[in-house]
Parts: sequence; C-alpha cells; structure tokens
Amino acid sequence: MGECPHLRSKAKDVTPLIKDILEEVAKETVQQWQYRLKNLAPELIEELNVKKEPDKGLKALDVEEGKQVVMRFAPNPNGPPTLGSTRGIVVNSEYVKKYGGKFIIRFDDTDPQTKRPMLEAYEWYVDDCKWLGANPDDVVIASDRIPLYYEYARKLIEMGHAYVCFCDGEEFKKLKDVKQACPHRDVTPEDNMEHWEKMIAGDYEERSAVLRIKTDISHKDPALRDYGAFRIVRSSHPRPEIGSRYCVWPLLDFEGAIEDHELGMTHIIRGKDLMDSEKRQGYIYKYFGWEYPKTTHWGRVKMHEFGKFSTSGLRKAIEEGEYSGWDDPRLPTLRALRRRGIQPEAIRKFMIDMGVGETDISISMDTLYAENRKIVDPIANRYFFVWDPVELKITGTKKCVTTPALHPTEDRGRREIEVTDAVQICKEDAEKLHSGSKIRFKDLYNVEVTSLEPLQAQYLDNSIDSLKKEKMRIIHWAPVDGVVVKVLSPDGEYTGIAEKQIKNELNRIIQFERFGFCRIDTIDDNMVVAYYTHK
RNA sequence: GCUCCGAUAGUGUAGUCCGGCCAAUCAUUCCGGCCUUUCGAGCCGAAGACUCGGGUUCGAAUCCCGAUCGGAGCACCA
Repeated sequence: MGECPHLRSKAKDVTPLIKDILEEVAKETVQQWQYRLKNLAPELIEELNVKKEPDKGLKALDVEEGKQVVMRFAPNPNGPPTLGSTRGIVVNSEYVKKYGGKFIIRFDDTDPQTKRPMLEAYEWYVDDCKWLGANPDDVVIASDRIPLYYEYARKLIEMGHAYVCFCDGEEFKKLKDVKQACPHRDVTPEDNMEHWEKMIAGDYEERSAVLRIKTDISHKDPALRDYGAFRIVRSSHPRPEIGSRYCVWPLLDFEGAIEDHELGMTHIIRGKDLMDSEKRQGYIYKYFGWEYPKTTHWGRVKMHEFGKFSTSGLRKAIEEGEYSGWDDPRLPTLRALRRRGIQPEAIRKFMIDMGVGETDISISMDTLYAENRKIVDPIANRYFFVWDPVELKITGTKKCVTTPALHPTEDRGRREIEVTDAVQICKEDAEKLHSGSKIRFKDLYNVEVTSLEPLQAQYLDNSIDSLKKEKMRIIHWAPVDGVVVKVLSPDGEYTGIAEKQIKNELNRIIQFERFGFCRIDTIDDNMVVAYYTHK
C-alpha cells in the first residue's frame, strides 16, 4: 500500500479481512507457523534471524561533491583539555577522517583578561589531540593574526557596516532593549575610521569605546542587535611574542567569523550555546558576500561523577594543594585520564557513540569505563594486590612456589610466587573469618583457620573437589615479601602489598584481582605507585 | 521581559527529514545464572522507553497545533 497510492482508499475494506486471518492464525502453534513459513517463503526464515544493525558512528555530513572537508576545533587555551573539550576534538577529527580533508586546531585566545590563556595549555591541547589520534593538519593562533582582523574591521567601517560606539555598556543596553539606535550609529564612515585608528593607537581608555557591527537595531531577537566586535583591553597577553602589542582585541563572534572564512571552513560543529553566533556572524558574511559554513550544534554534556568545575576554580584548588596537579586522578582532564590508563580509542568510541544531539545530556563514566575495559581486559596481566594487609601464619606445609597464569584466557605465560609459612590478606577478608573457616587462597591451596589472635591457619589440601564440596570462599593474597604499592584513585588512596613482578609492568595496565585495573605509574626501590583505571 | 533550541528504557543512543518493513536498535546500568579457582573481570540470559493533550490520516515515535518540562542567548567571556 505504501508503494501503490491508488490502493490506499481501500484500506478500510482490508481491515476486517486481516482481523479474520489473524484470529485464525492465533489458533495455531508456533511450530505450525514455522512449518507454513518454510513452505511459503523460506527466505523469510533467514530474515527472522538477522539482527538489525543500527547505524553506527556519526551521521553523514552534507558534503558538496568534489569539495574537501575543512573542520576545526577552537578552544581557548585557558586550561588543559578536559573530557568536555574532547567531544570537539574527536567528532570534528572523525568527520575529517571519514571524508578526507583538513582538521585545524585554532586557539581562540583573544581575551588576555577575563579568560586569560595559560601558556602551557597551547602545548597540552596539541599534545592531547595527537594522543587522541586527531593529528591537526594546521595549528592557528588567533593572537598571531590581530592585524588581519583590523584589516577586515576597516573594510566594514568603510562600507558603513561598523561604527565606534562610545556608549556606556548599560546605556547601550537600555537603548537596544527598546530597539533604539545610539547616537554613534549614524556617524559617517570617515569619522568612524578616525575613531577606529585612534582606538587601536591606544588613545582611548578601557571600556570607553567599542567597535560594533551594524545589524538590525529593531530585530525581534535582542541578541542580534548591533553586537560588539572589538573592545579595549590593556592587560598584556601571556604569550611573550604578543605581550602588550595590542590594546584592542576582537570578540569571539568577529574573530570566529573572519577565521572560519579565512581558513576555508566547510562545516562547523559546536555547542548550541553558540547558535546565535551563526545569525550574528551572518551579517558579516552578508556584507562581504561570503558563504557561511554548514553548522551543527550539540547540547551540554555533564558527567555524573564530576560536579561543576571551572578552570579558574580548579587552578586555585591546585595552587592550594587540594589537588596534586592537572593530572590528579580525581579530575576529568585528559591528562588525568591518560595517566590512569584510559585508552584514546575508548574515548573516541565513547564520544562517537554519543553522537551529535542538541539535547543536554548527563552521562556516566561507567560507559567510558566499559569501552576502556573491552580494550584493556585482554592486554592486562593479572596480579595480586592486598590492600589494608594483615598477615596470616600457615602451619602444616613447607615452602612452595605457585605459578598462576598472567591472564585467564590469553596465553601470556605465568608468574612465580614463593610462599613460605605466611601470606598477606585483606583486612576486610580477614574480618569475615572465624575459627574453623575453610577458605581457598586463589591459585595456592585450601586452609582451615585455627586461630584469629594471632591469625593462623592449617594447611588442608590442594584439591578443587574439596573446595567445591565445602563451598569455600576464594580469596586472593600476597606473599609477605611483596612490594609496597600505593594506588591513587578518584576515591582516594589505597596502600598495600603486591607481587614483586609488577615491577616489570611500568606504564602498562594490569589488573589487580578483585580490585580493578590500574596503570603502573612509577617504580622506585621500596614503592610502586599505580593509578586506578576502573574496576 | 524578548528570542532561539530540545524531549525515545535508570543513563546514552538508532529510527523522525521522506508516516506503513517499529511487536522501536545498540551500548551501558541493574537483576538472575555460568566459570577446575577474581564477591569486583569474563561469558550467558532477562527486565526496561516513544513527556502530555488535541488534530490530520485507513494508519503517527515520525506531520500540525497547544501545554509541560529542560537548556541556551540578549557581555567591552569563550
């Protein structure tokens, strides 16, 4: 019926027929259905077993034939990249990978005052992009290109599309709210040019003048009425090569508008908080006769595990020693996740599966951890780590060596642990014991607890049968001559004893059984430091 | 106050443009089971959703109107 419109008018006649047939079919069993289907249309049986594959990955981009895609990630480097910035890196670079083209990282560092850039962060962004497999084809720094912006500003002034406004901020807002032009709007281009040259020469005080783009002062959306393009900022820029060279800085909508055109951007994906930017910048594009890139927007992403945090707030907390640094495992920075052993592929998959929706979302780290676990589980060697250790003496056996596999399913060899007459076990396991408890030390043997003070057990046997028969609990343990380990995790620190062999695992992800995955971060003579990845 | 978006299981997401193949996808979480040895990994299984109300239509998650809820912009921040 979908294909033959002329039959649609008969739809009402068909309904009772279908009802009768369905009633008849309902009387039969599933087996009868299958039998009949096999005779009628065997190919449909196959179809029943085929699982529907959802569209994986990102939605198709509207790409013009024969045109190469150019996309960008445009952060203000006023702090290190976080999980939030990562969406921009991954999604934009993924599209470029998919369609072929250029991925540009552009530093929108044109505010030396309120959102003052951080010198180290420029490197961090580039570095983290590379780590994420989003190698930029080009790196552009806005603060290097101020003269370019000045040139375009002059052109707009000449054309009568921009004016230097000397209104006080509040004053202007009042006029704007009632769709009234301010007295400076109708000044001649010549006079405006003179004001502008004075402005960039440093003749005016901060906040005394601003260059505005003429839009439509009576536009129904107040956000679009004559917006600011340049303002005066006397603070010096943190980049030494820029320093105090300029006292007039462009605002985002102007700088972004010019750069997106200059760099030949074909598509822009950004937060929906910047939806108005397109409309505002549209005026500039119209004045110059440029074509606006195609835009897509996404909503806010919040991680359940991380509350609101501002870069400036974090910076302060780090300076005060509340956090160990920008890679403190409690932080959602890429540097921290990396140190914890989160793999770039997991982050990419996480971001790509999340897609590009305009809904504001709140997602759990568990989803990212699950992706990471799939990557890390097959490559992580297994070891014993006993946190809050207590010693347990064993009687009735002599020194022995056990050789558990490094991995339960992958064949990667074995480790060796020598056990004499005692082991370390977790305090929380010890507390569940009572005299007479029969337990299994994983990959070692079965014992029966004979005393709690001091903690002591008697060797029973090494049989799996008795383990099953007695339904013994299986706990892990560590040799008494193990290595001291400190694990730094988002929830705090754990200290304990682990097998010595983890000293061979520097920078690798391992799994501490019954604890979780960790990345071995540093090793010295008497201590190993590990970063907790996830369980 | 003005303006602009959005709404599918606990959480994300596919499907919405172009109404029928949707008895609505996949993942995660949770629950249950399995494992000659991880209570935390792995494997298997199950549960769970179209915000609400009208309208159009033979037929609506899909189109239209309204309501509700949520978000954003109206900066000399990005």
